[in-house]
Amino acid sequence: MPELPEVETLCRQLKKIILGEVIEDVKIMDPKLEMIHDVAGKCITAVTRRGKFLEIHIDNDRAIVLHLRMTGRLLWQDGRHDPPPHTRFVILFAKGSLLCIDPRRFATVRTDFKSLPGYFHSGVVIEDPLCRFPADQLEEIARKRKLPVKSFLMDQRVILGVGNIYACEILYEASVNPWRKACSLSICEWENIERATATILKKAVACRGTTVSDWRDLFGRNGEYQHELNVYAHEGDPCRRCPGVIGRERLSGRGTYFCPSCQK
DNA sequence: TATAATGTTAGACT
DNA sequence: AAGTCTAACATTAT
Repeated sequence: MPELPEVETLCRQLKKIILGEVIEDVKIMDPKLEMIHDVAGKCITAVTRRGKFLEIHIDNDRAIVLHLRMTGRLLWQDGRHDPPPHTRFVILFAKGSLLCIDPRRFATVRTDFKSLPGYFHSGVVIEDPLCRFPADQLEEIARKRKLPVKSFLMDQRVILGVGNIYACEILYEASVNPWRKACSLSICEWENIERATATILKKAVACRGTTVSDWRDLFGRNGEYQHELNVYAHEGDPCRRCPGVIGRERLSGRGTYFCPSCQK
């Protein structure tokens, strides 16, 4: 479910609530996730994000690091309530509880996060796409990659945090067809992609993410960026800038929305 | 009942 | 050897 803007939303909301608070206890309901060790009594020293990973720091060199994958959610509850269905673990504080809810059970958590799958990718090109970056860095790496540009953008060793929804939106904004080989784009096209990436991700953060089905923020509220989507979940709608119609096709297993007439 | 879902990876294939 | 593709993970909703 969550891509960079959704995880950033949780990060910002969580920071305001749990920074400086002490963990009273942790309850783990899913035996798959028994990877949180020795955190009771620890104080939260920072909450940060790296790509789609959320990092809850508990010591100078320790953190609870989680990845929500497809359907993971975090929910803050004041006081004590019954956990909703599919609650996988709960972190208890004096003033409330932080719940992780995940129907599909793909989410992963670790305190010894060096063993967390995907966490230490080597050779990440763009660490933080919320900041502007030189497009020629992308062009240089892409020059030797023959895979579709959409797969390239979603590769977590290239730009940290871009997933399926925002990759579709970025390529529409930049008027680039998702099936184009990464090595075939001009520097001008990479500049357009770079600009679209920063604009779209920043706006999506300001909107607290995109709710098309599962996504809810820390307080259970919908995001607002779904009202700004141009192509994702818009199959059959008229294109907003040409006479074309938005189509949906499968690209390496993922639903890919695009305008076949103006994305060249 | 069949299909698709906002992510990632191990292993197969080229 | 390195780059790319596919199935699998587990479950719900349409």
